[in-house]
Amino acid sequence: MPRAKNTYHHGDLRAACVSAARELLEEDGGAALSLRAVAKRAGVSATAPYRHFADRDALVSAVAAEGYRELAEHLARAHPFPETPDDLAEIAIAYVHFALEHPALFRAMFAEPCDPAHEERAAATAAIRAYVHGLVRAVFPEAEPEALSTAVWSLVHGLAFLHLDGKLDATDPEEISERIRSTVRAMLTAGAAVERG
Amino acid sequence: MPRAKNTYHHGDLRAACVSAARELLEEDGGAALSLRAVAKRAGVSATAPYRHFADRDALVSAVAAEGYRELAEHLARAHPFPETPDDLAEIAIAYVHFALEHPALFRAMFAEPCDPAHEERAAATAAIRAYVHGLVRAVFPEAEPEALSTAVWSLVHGLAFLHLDGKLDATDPEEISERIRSTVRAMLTAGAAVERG
DNA sequence: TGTACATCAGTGAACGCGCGTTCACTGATGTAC
DNA sequence: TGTACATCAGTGAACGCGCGTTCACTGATGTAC
Repeated sequence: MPRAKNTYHHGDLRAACVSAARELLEEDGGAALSLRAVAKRAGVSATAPYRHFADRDALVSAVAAEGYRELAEHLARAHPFPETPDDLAEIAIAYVHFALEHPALFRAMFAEPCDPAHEERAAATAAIRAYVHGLVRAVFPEAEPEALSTAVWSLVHGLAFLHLDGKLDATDPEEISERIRSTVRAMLTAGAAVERG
Repeated sequence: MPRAKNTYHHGDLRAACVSAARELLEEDGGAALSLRAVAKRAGVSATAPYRHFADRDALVSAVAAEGYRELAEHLARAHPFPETPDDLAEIAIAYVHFALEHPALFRAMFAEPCDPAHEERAAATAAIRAYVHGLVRAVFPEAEPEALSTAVWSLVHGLAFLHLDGKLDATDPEEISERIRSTVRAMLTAGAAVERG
């Protein structure tokens, strides 16, 4: 059971560190995570986190893992049973908006060099992969799911980062949504056009 | 005209800084650029670069701009006159391989928060955009080029980053090439399938 | 129930590091006369 | 052609910063008897 807050022993410093890290990432979209800042935010000495994380990387991986779980929930919430390309576009919009609303977290999830052996993190990314797979199967039942999953994830991920990094204008959310819809539409139309010859 | 190397005045320290930065990025794929390291590599005091760059950001932008130019050349070399989706796939392969061969440069080009007002950099990214536009027009003459350019760039960019960040296996270059070909194919086939209903 | 003790999760000082940036400076260069 | 001088591009010391990590430590907790 959780203990009182003012004790010498924190109770659940591990979780407190992760959520302190999340707060810091939300507050400063451009900052890198530092163990010291996290400890400070958690109200604890600079070295206390070492009782719970082997090193900085371990903390970042834990935060990233939580980010993946949140992303998965966010996507599922956008459309519970996607069946059409339009449904897929809505999920793409959710993906990009997640990136733009949590830029520092999103960067930590993807751009931070990380320990691929970190179990929690690996499990969380595997879940994302499986989610995309299922999505593709539902929307394109005839397609080769492996290749098309990669295609869909790449398209959406590319959209996210090009907006995040200022290569596509990310000022107006509604404009972004519309751009994503027309992007998905354009891609599929192009495929159809190729088939016609 | 270029001066001798051992003079007090360097001759072209600006260019030397940019290429020192490039060297550092090539050597350590995971390191962030620092002005001090660049100065050291250029064989000059830590503060000398301030004669040529307002601050760290300005240096990074200059390096990024050079990166964009190199990327553009690299793509053009991959296929001078692309006309078919297969040609496009070859250019996609070139894009991803460029990212994987120059990971730190690629990150500096895209992931570094940057000054959008930096002229040289803005011009270089505009050139990339125009290149993709022309490419799309050549391969899909009937398509709406704006939306399809975004789609193509996003797809390719997503592939690059997912490989770079370890979400797609980037061990074997040949395997990567094949994955990209089948990804492009899968995307277009899916579009055709949707059209058939 | 009370006490001795092992374990655990904190503390705080200290390490050495590289960073961006400022400042007053000086040596080299080029130009006007 | 020779000299005085302004300009320019370097130097090197110094600033204050936050960082990851180590270490010996101590206060709190829980357990065995």
